[in-house]
Amino acid sequence: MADKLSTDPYKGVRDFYPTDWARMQAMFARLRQTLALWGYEEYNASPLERAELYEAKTSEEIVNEQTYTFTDRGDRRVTLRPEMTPTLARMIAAKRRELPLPARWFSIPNVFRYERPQKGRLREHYQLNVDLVGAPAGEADLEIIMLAAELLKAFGAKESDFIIRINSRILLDAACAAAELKGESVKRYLHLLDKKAKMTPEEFRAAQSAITSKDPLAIIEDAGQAPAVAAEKRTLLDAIDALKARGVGNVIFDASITRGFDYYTGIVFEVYDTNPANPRSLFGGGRFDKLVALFGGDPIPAVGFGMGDVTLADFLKTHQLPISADDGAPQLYLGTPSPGDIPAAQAFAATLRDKGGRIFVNLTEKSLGDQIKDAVKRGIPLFMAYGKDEIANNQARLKILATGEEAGLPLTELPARLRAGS
RNA sequence: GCGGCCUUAGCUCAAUCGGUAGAGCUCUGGUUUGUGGUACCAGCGGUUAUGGGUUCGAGUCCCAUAGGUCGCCCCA
Repeated sequence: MADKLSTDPYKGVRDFYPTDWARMQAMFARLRQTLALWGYEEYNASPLERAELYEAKTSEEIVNEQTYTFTDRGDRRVTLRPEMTPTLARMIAAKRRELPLPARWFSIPNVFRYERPQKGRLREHYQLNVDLVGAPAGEADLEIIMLAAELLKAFGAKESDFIIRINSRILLDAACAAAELKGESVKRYLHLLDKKAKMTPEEFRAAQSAITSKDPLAIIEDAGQAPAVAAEKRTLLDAIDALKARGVGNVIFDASITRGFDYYTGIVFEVYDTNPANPRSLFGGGRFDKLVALFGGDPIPAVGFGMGDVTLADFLKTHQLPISADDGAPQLYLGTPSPGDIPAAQAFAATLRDKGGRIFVNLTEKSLGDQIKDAVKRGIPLFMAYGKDEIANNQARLKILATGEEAGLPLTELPARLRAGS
């Protein structure tokens, strides 16, 4: 006899029992609801992708060390998607001639990364991806950032609960150029900026001087001397003013926001939790105008963001924002006084289901008392016994378990009562 | 990939210096066989994560492995 099989899920991934999944779906439902109001359509794709999709344009670390990549039986190299954006770019590129652009698309895919699990990061998580494809920088950027803020507000978050930090890759590039940084040095400098928040000012200055004798951040700060930098900075500050004018007040310019992926080409932003106990990045995104062109043809500009389910759930919990939605759980527990009543109860349940009632029918030989206990444990709000007496008299007792209150009513009235939610 | 801490019943946790593995909750049954929740009673439930080592004796000390968790690296 072999060892017993483990009931643990695979390292770094989660099981979703019905109550867990109901909570996830409730959270997703709120996102979908808001996105639908903004005219965004949901798409999806397989988690399996050709490995080469990620070898061109993400960051090397992710491709080489943090993906699940294997060779299939047909010698194809396959990767479990570590992010959705390349898939989106591929899908857009494939139908570029027929899709009506701009396209407002979103998806809530599970994505995979092979790395050590830790706080807020697992090997599989669900990530809302929202993208506006086919519109250039400007209004599209503003819409995406407004929508990002709106999604959090839809859960009841206030502007004081989070802050949106905005930067621009063009601005950074201009500043690096003004500081006479080129090629690899630019990459190294952007990487350093990304870590700035975790360093002391002294550490940062020391690391910066190892890359450049000039100070790109100072050039951005005092943009007068570099016209290209000044123009980009003006554009970004105008965007921030526009967002404020449209009701997004918690947005600031932050020259140290870079985002990890190489494919960003314009505005980049990151949303931070303002809770002092948990001041971390919640999610972010930016503009990627050259990604779709990797599949051939003219570039199609795009902007979007990704939001992980774990960090979102943490945010909601931190700020005590409830997730509530109809989880589709049964409304009525149909009890059977004796096992012989089950066939008739099933038939009766079928008539209630036709009217939209969510009915749970007892299948056990337990006493009615135990069936009521069972209903309470399952969280089903209503209980009704259905047996010979009820059928003979066309009369049932509908019990509200929370209060113990009972109401007698003819069986034929039940569908109406269920619809009324009482 | 590197480091800290952790792993005892289904769950949350006890177990003194290394000396007989326990409790609460859950679950099952009963008091209570056509109507629950409270209360009381009883029961089920363990190779102390796994594999080695030290010891007369290991849940306890040591090593390794796995998993969890937190940080680093990196980042969605």
